[in-house]
Amino acid sequence: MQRLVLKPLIWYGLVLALLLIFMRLIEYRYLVKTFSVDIYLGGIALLFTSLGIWIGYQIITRNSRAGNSLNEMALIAGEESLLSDREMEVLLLMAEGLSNREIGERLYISIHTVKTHSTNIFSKLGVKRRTQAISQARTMGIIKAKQESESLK
Amino acid sequence: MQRLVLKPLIWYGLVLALLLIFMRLIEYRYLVKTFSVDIYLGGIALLFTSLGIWIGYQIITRNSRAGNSLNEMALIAGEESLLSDREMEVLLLMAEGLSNREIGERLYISIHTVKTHSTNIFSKLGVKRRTQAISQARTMGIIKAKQESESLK
DNA sequence: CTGATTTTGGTACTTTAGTATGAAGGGTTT
DNA sequence: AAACCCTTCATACTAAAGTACCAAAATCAG
Repeated sequence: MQRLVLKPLIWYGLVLALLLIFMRLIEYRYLVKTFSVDIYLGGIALLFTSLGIWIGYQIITRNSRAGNSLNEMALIAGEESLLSDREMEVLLLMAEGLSNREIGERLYISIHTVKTHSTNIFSKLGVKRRTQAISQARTMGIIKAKQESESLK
Repeated sequence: MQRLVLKPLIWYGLVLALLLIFMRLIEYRYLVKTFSVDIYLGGIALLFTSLGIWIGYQIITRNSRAGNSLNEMALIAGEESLLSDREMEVLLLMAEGLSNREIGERLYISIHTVKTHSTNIFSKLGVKRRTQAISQARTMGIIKAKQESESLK
């Protein structure tokens, strides 16, 4: 978890504080007098579950533009992700055997962009061809099994 | 184990018979009187170990030209091998990320031959690109882990 | 020996991949 | 605001991959 982000943390704190205030308002003005304790607890559970999901989503896709939604495992594990999000997508589609044109059609980007990503991938992996990139990514554990690629179909 | 081979079996029998005769000769004319029993047993062990190695090698590379030395698992498992020996070698080197030229240099064949093998591989696997061939071979279990490819290095 | 398959090699051609270089907008960090 | 990275797109070029078609020698089962 390098590159600590301050902004999101502030946002998380603010949202948490607002939620707590909201809970207090509900508690004292309406809920305890109107509904049962079960519903009150259920609401708390739901809200905080949603908050947790949202926080988790934010953590994972924190660097949505500058980071990696697909590298969540690496991020959670505390590793610095070598490839960016888009590069990971391109690499996985590469490993499925798609051509640059097909990758572009799949990701709604031009073939030129795919080539740019390819060149960057090769540079980062220290290889010169896409087949080498696939092999290298497998040995490095970037591409593990079939699940990752299946999830994109 | 389709395609029963008669010739090799006859050869195995002949070699076995010759070896037994040879053992008898050694046993009765020289060894027992001249050397200790240990050396005699050691010779037997060595010879039959060599025979076993040779037989194993022959079984594995039985279809060396018309078959698959690298498809031994599939053959032993009773499956009909889809790809030929050479095609398997080319496919594995492909999966390692080698170019056609590099594959040719590794196998001491011309790049034209590599291309011919490639086209045949793609045709047999029902794909159009080498990256697709690698992916397809993985899903089909033709390429399993890293051991197979490592053994070629 | 014959037929089938493998392996090897080639030419000519089209398609795809990859490189070099530039550019522009957006988001993050400091 | 400046520096940095990501993402997108583009052109022009070279290299590699792939296709179609052919051909010949070697191996092997029957």
